[in-house]
Amino acid sequence: MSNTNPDDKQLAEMFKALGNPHRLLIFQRLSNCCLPGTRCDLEQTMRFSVGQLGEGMEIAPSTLSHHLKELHRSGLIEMSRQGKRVDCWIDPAVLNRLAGFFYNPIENRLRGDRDVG
Amino acid sequence: MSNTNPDDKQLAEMFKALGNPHRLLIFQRLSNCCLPGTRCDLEQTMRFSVGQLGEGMEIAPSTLSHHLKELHRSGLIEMSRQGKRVDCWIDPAVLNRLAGFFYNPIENRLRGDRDVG
DNA sequence: ATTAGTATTCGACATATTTCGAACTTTAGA
DNA sequence: TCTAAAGTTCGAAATATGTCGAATACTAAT
Repeated sequence: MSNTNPDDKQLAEMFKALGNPHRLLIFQRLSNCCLPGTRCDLEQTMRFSVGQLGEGMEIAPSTLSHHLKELHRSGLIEMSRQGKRVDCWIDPAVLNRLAGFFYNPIENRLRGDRDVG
Repeated sequence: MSNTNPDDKQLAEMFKALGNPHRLLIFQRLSNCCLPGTRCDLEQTMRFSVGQLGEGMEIAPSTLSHHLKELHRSGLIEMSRQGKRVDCWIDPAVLNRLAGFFYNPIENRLRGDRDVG
């Protein structure tokens, strides 16, 4: 498109990445701490290895790898080899950026009144 | 997938809808008020007709219609015929829900310290 | 009733996405 | 060095998506 700046382009890429149920689940695993069964450490972002992220999802390793690549390419997650494994995590700035997209400060006075489940 | 609840399913649908640059632009037009050239009314959500939303985007009417249908099916926008036109708008609750998804209250103490562009 | 404006539906086509298995790479340990 | 563990890359197949034009539907005005 002509009227799409690079910023919006990346945003669309991120949303596209989150638009797949498998990838959304992966993203949630990385962003939600303090859930049953997980340890929550406020001093550190949540890190999971590729293998851990795929647990319970019945997809082939190659498919999992593909999805993580998409998440990374869109800018949603970071990855780095740690010995035999590859660790994944979310840069908190990404969460802020995305939350900010939906949080319209102008409309907020109105929206504050209505509760949302 | 087995471990995807209906809530997450709809969330994924919404993100998928926003993952297309044309649809993202439409969504932004509906969610951003107080931009140059627009009137901002805090007492009312922004409404645009289908035709207005398509202005400047070089896509066929049928394509525009298709995109709006996707946005509506995913739950992102509301639509209602108003005479000859069809008006579109965003339920503010939707914005809250989506912002809330990225806004992890537990991690917020941390994230609050780092500024994000 | 006809017409013009606004938007949707349908069918078709090109492209993109999801997924897998097989083969490969990288690392740690025996 | 050989092996096992953990991921990735590649190629192929099935499915989904984005796009258009032509035909259709709905509304307001003549």
